[in-house]
Amino acid sequence: MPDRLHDVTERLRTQGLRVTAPRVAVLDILDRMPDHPDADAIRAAVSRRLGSVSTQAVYNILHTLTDAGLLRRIEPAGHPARYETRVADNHHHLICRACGETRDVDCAIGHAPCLDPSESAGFVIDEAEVTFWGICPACRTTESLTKEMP
Amino acid sequence: MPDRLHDVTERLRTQGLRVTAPRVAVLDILDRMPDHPDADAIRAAVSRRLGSVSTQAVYNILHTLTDAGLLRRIEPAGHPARYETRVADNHHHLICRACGETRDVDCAIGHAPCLDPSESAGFVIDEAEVTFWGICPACRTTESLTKEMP
DNA sequence: TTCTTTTTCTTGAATTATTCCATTGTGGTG
DNA sequence: CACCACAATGGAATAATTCAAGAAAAAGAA
Repeated sequence: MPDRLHDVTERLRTQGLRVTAPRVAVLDILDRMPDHPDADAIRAAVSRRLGSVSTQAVYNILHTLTDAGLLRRIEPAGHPARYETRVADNHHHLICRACGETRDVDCAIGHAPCLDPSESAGFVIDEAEVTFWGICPACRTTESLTKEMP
Repeated sequence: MPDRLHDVTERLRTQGLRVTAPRVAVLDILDRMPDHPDADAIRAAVSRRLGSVSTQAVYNILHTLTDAGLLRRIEPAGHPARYETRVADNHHHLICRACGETRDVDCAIGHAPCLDPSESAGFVIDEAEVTFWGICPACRTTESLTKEMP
């Protein structure tokens, strides 16, 4: 068993969670996918590795691991929920309006939680979520090519 | 016809849009609803005013007006899309995790577009969307009451 | 005003992402 | 190695939104 699977197993145990094949697969796959996949892409990858998984199991796992703090869920406007294992800091995201590509962006204003406004209008604020919207290099090229072709 | 309906009509005309009863109702209702209602709440309010509207018409209108820049759509994680008529500036939002109440927050870092990072990782960024998550005063009270009652 | 064209609204079905529920299966403990 | 709480499966349900085709209404012309 590769080292990284030991590590994944440890992370599950530390949170008091049972170690099951689908859970290990989800965590390990997410560690190794830099592109913030959604539930369906995760299900496909887990399915490839284990032979099969039910969609429901994937949703359960994503929920459980997110609640346990092992995963972070992001829900960009117009896209299904995406997941990542980078949970230690409150970093932000940069998303392409054209293709949906999502990149991590380090905290804009120094230290996490970013923009720390502890109170406003009587609210007790615990997170400042920042999403940068734009066009990625690849889509920018495609766009300009398309424009020039009548 | 009240002044505010003239104004709403003008805004539609300026964007080259036809003036229809459902469109006028949507815009006027949103001008007067401070709480960022979702499509269903808007449909209910329009329906009350006009007797009835189809759900589809409401979705079409919200889409058209958003595309025309007369409305702004926000899509907070875990909630249906919400709409507002404040479109002149890039302000942000403060959302209660418990009840979903949504308040406008003026730009955190001075001038719009907030946090203006014009480029990052080759992306051309056009918007920085900031969402502050927390607990509103009302829900905070409820929570502490609930805790103290075994 | 009335006619015509184009756009919008209505109705009803389809899709997408996600959740609920009941049953079967399995990891961890004694 | 047997038990049992928890996890996975399969199938149906739900919520928000979109698609598609025909009926109605707005804007401009006659």
